[in-house]
Amino acid sequence: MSTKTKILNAAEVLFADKGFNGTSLREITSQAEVNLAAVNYHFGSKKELIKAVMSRYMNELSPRLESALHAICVDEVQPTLNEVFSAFLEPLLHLNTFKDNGTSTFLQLLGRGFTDNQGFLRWFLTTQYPGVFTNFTQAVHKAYPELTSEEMFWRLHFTMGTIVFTMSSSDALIDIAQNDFDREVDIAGVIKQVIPYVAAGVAAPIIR
Amino acid sequence: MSTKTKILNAAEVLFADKGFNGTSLREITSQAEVNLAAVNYHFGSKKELIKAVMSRYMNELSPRLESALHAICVDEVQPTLNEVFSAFLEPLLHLNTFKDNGTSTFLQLLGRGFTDNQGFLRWFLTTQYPGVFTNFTQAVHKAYPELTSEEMFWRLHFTMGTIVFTMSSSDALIDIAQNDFDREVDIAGVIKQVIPYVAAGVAAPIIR
DNA sequence: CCCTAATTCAAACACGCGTTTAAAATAGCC
DNA sequence: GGCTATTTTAAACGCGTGTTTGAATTAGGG
Repeated sequence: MSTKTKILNAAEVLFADKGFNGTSLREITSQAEVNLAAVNYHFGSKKELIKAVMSRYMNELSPRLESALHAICVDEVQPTLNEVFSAFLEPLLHLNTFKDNGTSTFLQLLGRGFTDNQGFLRWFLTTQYPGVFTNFTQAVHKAYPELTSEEMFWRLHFTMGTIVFTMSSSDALIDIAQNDFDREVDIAGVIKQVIPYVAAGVAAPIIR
Repeated sequence: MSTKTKILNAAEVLFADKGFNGTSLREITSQAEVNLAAVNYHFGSKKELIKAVMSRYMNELSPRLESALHAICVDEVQPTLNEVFSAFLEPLLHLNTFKDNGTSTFLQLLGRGFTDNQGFLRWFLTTQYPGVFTNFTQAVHKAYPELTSEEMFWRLHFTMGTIVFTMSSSDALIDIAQNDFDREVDIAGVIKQVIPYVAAGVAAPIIR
């Protein structure tokens, strides 16, 4: 395995677990068993490494996600919000075949990206992968055309918050749930629980 | 104003804005116009300062919140979930009379507390203020008794995520919303938008 | 007023951080 | 095999961090 790949693999796990600011290059390089200077040699800086970690996942996810959402948009029948959010399921779970725990790791990274670093990753993602956002917005609009764009703006951010926050602490939550309720819980189970929740939230009656 | 209070006032604003890890004691003390060593003299350590900042808000909030939720629990009629979540409104907005921008600051701090520091603040809050959680859980159970405790566990964490994530980036979101939709938005408006969302999410039909 | 306790202050400490350097090792091509 | 370009390595750099120190200053009660 190349040094670059070893660094990316070690970095994504540590970033997901402890955040971008909370993870040092020394932790990453010693976990990856490469020299400290290798990060700056191969990636230029820590910030560029963060982008590279996210891009590796986004490049795998975004085509599948865009096409799933696009399919809903061009379909003749009106979709339900449950169907719109369920469109995320296959692309997200596909990350598990791409990497062990890929789905969980990616969602945790996404959560970190929105809270760490005063949100520079939010900018990076929205500018580098705008297709995901526009297709998603269109699909939601098709499912629930009465929502004004402002109401949709807030509800989509509420939804993002639900997903991203839950996933950034999903390991701890899954641990608690397994102890308290004495049964196996995995990331796919959590996603399946969250879909009806966010779908109902977005579908909530409008108060004007 | 006492040195302790000057430190607390400066710290809460910086913590809310840049996170606990992202704020240095030197920033805090220069903002508060006190000596650097004053933090360790008055609070012992940075970690204790963080706890003190959170406690000042929680001591103001938790009695009002507990009694509002308790009132719902002892009332004879079954509450709606909207009523349960609306019980948060008055106690939260009361923080605005307690301090300028108190509501917004507190909710941002809460958001930081769950994502920074591998969640030691989550432990601090749940152990120091358990009454809020138990009363809340009881009120939700009364409004929606069909939910099993496991389903409730997840939906309450989804709700927490919605609130906490939205509020921890509420300043940025409010800026975007004001530009895009050309109208004034404040924290109370966001809270009123989020209540029907989370109420509908928790009330979502159960998939078994 | 004076003495003691509480507080403030400037300075330094030890440490971890991201980054840079320049030499050593390795790889790949002619 | 020899030469060049790429990669790896150990060491150091400069900086910012939380914390500690001990002296200077300020309050406050007898």
